[in-house]
Amino acid sequence: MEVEGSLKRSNKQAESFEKIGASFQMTVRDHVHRTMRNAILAGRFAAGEKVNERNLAEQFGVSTTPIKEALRQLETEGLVEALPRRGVVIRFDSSWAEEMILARAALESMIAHLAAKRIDEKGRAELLAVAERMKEATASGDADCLVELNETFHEHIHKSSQCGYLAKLIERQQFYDASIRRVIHLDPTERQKSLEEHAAIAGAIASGDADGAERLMRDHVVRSGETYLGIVFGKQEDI
Amino acid sequence: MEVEGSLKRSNKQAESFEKIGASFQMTVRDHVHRTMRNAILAGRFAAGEKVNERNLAEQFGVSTTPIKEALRQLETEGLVEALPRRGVVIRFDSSWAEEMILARAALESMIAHLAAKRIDEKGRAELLAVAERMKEATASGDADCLVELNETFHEHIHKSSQCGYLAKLIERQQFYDASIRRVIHLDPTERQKSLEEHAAIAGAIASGDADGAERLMRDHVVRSGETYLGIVFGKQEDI
DNA sequence: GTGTGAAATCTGGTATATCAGATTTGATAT
DNA sequence: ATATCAAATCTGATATACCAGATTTCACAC
Repeated sequence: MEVEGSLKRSNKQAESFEKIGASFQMTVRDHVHRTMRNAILAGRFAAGEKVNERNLAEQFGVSTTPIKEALRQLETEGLVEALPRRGVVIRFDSSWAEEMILARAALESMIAHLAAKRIDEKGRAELLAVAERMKEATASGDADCLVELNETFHEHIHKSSQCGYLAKLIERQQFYDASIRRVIHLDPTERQKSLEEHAAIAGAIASGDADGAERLMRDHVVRSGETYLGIVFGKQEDI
Repeated sequence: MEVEGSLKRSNKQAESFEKIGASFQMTVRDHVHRTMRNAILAGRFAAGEKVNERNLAEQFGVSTTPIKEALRQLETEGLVEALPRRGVVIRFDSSWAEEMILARAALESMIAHLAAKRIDEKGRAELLAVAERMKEATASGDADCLVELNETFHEHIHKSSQCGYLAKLIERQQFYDASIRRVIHLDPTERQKSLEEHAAIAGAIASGDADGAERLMRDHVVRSGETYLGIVFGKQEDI
């Protein structure tokens, strides 16, 4: 048992530089985890392919210990499956990606619903401000800016929902990275569509329309997800 | 690259006993993971409490290696948080539990929606049969049987949805164990309520009413989840 | 040629050792 | 008494060693 935010500080510059390194410094296992995750999601492993711990350790130039830990994380994320005493195999293909999109849609719509119920004045103003900036970025066609604003937009909704667990869970359902997101934001049609959806979502949340926000968010995630699927896997499917 | 289900078998009794042990045999890390998970969900650790790898290893009478792996799994599940180079702390309290219920509601309703769209004749018949058996078990008041049927019911829906990733994800959002489930099924009022909801869900899915199934499932998970919350944390909250 | 089974090999699971960052302690100066 | 800083200590992160289950190899019997 221990208190979380023990406030006894004798250092002078306590407030200014509060324990920065803590969450930024990288450990080998996190590097391996991140790298492997990206590789799997980028399709650089075949579904069903076996991965060998010693090989990976050699490739990364590290021991098997951090490899094992990274594999446990990937296993819990559902990207690989561990067969006891027989190793781990890759579990990712287009249908898995589809389901990740559906999971994200379900969770983001739930969190949007809660955000609409729980948002306060400050959050409302900020969210609408982000939506406004998106409008400008869309007009000017700044793809990089849009990618960043997109993240900010969803982060604001997560914060407004006051949900920690759900927000964390949603993070794990993302299978396309910034570079892919950038590509899609280069298409004017998609940009416009995305803008309209974001505006509608922001409006619904700001006005406290929980059910509307939920529905709009779900449709937005599914639709944009399908667009990504089409790019990443080169096919278009309806769900 | 390797083929998944290589069919070359020369052994005679191939079909009869297909690799039973594989997924049943327990490794130390899984035992630790399961035990720790149950302990955390049962509230046997305070939120924010630090856990020490060496202590755990000693308590379990094992080395730190499987402990580390189990902690990585718990971390990915969101039940503990790893502070790089500073250890892991417990992340579970009633609000975390609430969010787990909401996550499950979001995911189960999504999967119910898909099940309604994708279920076939065989699945339809089986699902309705399970619902029928629940009716009988409810009448006879067999709590153990109800707990089991409850699981079977949801499993059938998962199977009908043809979703693998979503089904796995849902499993991780369960924070009450069989013993607690049993307690709740002893209450006649809850039993009746639960029966009605299950029947309605089965009906909606069987008749292909995707939106209805989705809504009914969501409400069912949230409502029954709140009942569990009340038991486990001794309070009743609306969401 | 085919099925059998034991030996060799591979590979994941576990234990132990070592390293380094983080925390605590305590002596010292103000 | 309090702030400072370095030594001692703690503990997570990594590396290495070893064991046992799983797979493969291959000689042998039918």
